[in-house]
Amino acid sequence: MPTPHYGQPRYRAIADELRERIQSGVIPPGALLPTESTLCAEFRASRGTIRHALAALREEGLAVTDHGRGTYASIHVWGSSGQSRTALRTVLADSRLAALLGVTLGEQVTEQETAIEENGRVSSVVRVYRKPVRSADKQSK
Amino acid sequence: MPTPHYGQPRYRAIADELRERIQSGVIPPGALLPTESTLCAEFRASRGTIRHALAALREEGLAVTDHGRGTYASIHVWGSSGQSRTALRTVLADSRLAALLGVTLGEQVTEQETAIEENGRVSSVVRVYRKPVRSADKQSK
DNA sequence: AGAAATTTGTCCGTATGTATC
DNA sequence: AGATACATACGGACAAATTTC
Repeated sequence: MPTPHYGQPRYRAIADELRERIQSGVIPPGALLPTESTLCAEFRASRGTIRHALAALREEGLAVTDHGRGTYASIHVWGSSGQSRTALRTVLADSRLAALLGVTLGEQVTEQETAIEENGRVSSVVRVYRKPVRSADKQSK
Repeated sequence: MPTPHYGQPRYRAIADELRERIQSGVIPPGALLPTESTLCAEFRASRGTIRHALAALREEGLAVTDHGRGTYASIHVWGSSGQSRTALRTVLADSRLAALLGVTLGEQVTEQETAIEENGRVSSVVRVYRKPVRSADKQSK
């Protein structure tokens, strides 16, 4: 059923949600957002509406889209003159990371740490762990 | 010429046709479906529409797609409460397999064996042979 | 081993028709 | 009537995985 728009339009609500994910680090800087069709499924919205939301994020500078590749979260600077420091390093997986990421204990994983600043003070630190890419993963390849 | 959708959408009609071919055995389990562009030509539909149809089949579990390779017809489980066990192993190609698969005699091929159960009894066994794909399979997601 | 061709994945822009505020 | 949104469909382009030469 076509969803009417009470108050706020859908595309704006979706943009708000995605903005929140980017700024909170749920979608870390440099990471790919879900594909358009995935977002269609998640938000149960049509492609036009999704694209409308993504366009809004691009205008804000929060996202960059590469033709044929996808939409990335950009490294965004929060606050007025707020700087965000991000560090990328390799750490050894603890037991929890190992279980969640599906690696063995002590295996190397990449840690991307982002310090989020608001009003000149670091309000939060986000650490994102992933299996190392570009070298040797791909589970079944 | 954007085709309006009076009545049934085209992607669904195409999915119906392909489903019929898989379930009837015209496209046997494990075989590759025609490529997307071939299907475009056959149904005179755009690639997006073809992919829409294929996505529907994937959701039904009737097809599995590999990036850069193609879309396979899955082992179909007949019956409503049919259970199936599948085993994957590597065997040596006999002369018939060699000729059909285009490998040399005695070359390794993967054999996917599925035992289809109905009412607690194995009603049939399906064996699917393919050229090895590099290692084990994957098909998560 | 490397280049080219295939094939799928994703995005772009546009278009038509329908439905609901 | 206009804005919003949905579902569908087209054709084109670039990206990435696989296969072939």
